[in-house]
Amino acid sequence: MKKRIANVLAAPQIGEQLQVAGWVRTRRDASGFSFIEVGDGSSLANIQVIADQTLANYGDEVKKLSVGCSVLVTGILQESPAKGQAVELRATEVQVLGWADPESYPLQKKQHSFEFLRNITHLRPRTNALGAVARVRSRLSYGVHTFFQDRGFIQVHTPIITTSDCEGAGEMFQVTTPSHASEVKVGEESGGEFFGRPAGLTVSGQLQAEVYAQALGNVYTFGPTFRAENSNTSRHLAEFWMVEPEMAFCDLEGNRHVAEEMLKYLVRLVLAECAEDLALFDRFIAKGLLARLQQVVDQEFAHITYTQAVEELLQSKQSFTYPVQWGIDLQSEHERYLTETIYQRPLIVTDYPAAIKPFYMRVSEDGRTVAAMDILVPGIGEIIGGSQREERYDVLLARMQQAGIEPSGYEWYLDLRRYGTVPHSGFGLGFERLVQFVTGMANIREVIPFPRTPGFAPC
RNA sequence: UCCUCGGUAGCUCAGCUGGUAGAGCAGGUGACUGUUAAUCACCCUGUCGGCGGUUCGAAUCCGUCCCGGGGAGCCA
Repeated sequence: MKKRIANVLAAPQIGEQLQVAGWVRTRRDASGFSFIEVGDGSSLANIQVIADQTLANYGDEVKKLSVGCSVLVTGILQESPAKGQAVELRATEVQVLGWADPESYPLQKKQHSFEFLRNITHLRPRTNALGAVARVRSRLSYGVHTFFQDRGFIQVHTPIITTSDCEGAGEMFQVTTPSHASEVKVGEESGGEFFGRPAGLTVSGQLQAEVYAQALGNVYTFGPTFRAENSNTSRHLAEFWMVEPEMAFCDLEGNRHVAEEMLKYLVRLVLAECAEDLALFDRFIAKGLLARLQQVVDQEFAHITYTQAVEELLQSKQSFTYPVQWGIDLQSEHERYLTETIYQRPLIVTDYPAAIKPFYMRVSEDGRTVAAMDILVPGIGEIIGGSQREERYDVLLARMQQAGIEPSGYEWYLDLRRYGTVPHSGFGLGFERLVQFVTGMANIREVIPFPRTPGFAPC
């Protein structure tokens, strides 16, 4: 019976005859037999196969197995007499499915730089670290759905191709066909476009999620998002995944609590279910990771307003490259100082100046701030950005005009305020930043299977 | 896009102020061994990122272009 290695190791049955299929991680020869470590991606741990010289293909094939070869092993599970593993598979048959020429196979039995691995995007999931990232990412993704589904949220598939720019969210990739290609920018009128008007890849599903929130109550969208920014950092991608809940009848306070609850839920989830992989990250990638994650689960997130943040930064007497003063947008150095030095835990900052935030955020009673929130975490900086949305038609229209946005392209959005408008809130979680936070991976290009950055999209 | 550091063997990197390229790992061969990134011995490996310049002589100095890392801006 063919089994996944994770299942075999989780509940070993001594004496069981079984089959495993996977890739050779290393081969060590002893006198009269060989040790072959086989991994199938189901877990970080591999299974040790004992291949005796009595196997029919021992000399011809088994002794020539090298890193990366694929094999189908049939054998009997037995207790291992040596340290390092509890059980091992004594092979009765080793079938080689695919060879991997050791002269040219790029992966070795050692740590490679992530920079090098990026150039072999198609082979890097076979490494311990990238395999672990993939498993954690998958578990987190599933967790996002269970978190919201368990709370009655309805998933909405917001469009990938859109004709409305979510203003302030960055540059859009243009979508067109060769015959329709033109110099026209998104938002301008055009006669011959495929969609009748210029279209682009979505930079956020928020505006469309708002549509469904104002019909179904609590909704969320979780999908790919695209930004045509020429930004080259360890925290940005041209294509990334975003989790965006949108909640009707919900103010900033409620929004904040859902966001904190969600982050804690997801961290708790991987601590419980990805322990083996997280232990690898804790040991080799980011020392102290497990303790840090446990703290996130145990502690209340700190919460201050933007105005308080500015005061704290001024009182810190710290010298910053960008001087602090009420009205400025908080810079990376400020955010990091707040969350890493002053609070040393996740920090929620709310009530930012209206002038530096997008038109859809709700203007507060003081008239100069909006009901916005950012969640900052140590090591990453901003991981969540959200707000209560402006539900008052007149105020929204005024804010659009102030921002220089032509309301005619947003009639559908304004309609939501004309007909049965309700207070509502939502936020966006950069999924890759969450994976970074949880795994401790320093570069965002390592936490998405196929990273897209300016000048880089190999397959 | 800006700042900064870098590009030398398949990988990781050394090569001081210019004198004609090296170590570990990987790979190959052999030995040894219930091994754990096994160990030991021997062997193989290079347009020193591209182009141009200075010089008797450039991996090394100068110019320029390309590519990458880190940081910044923007954001998630």
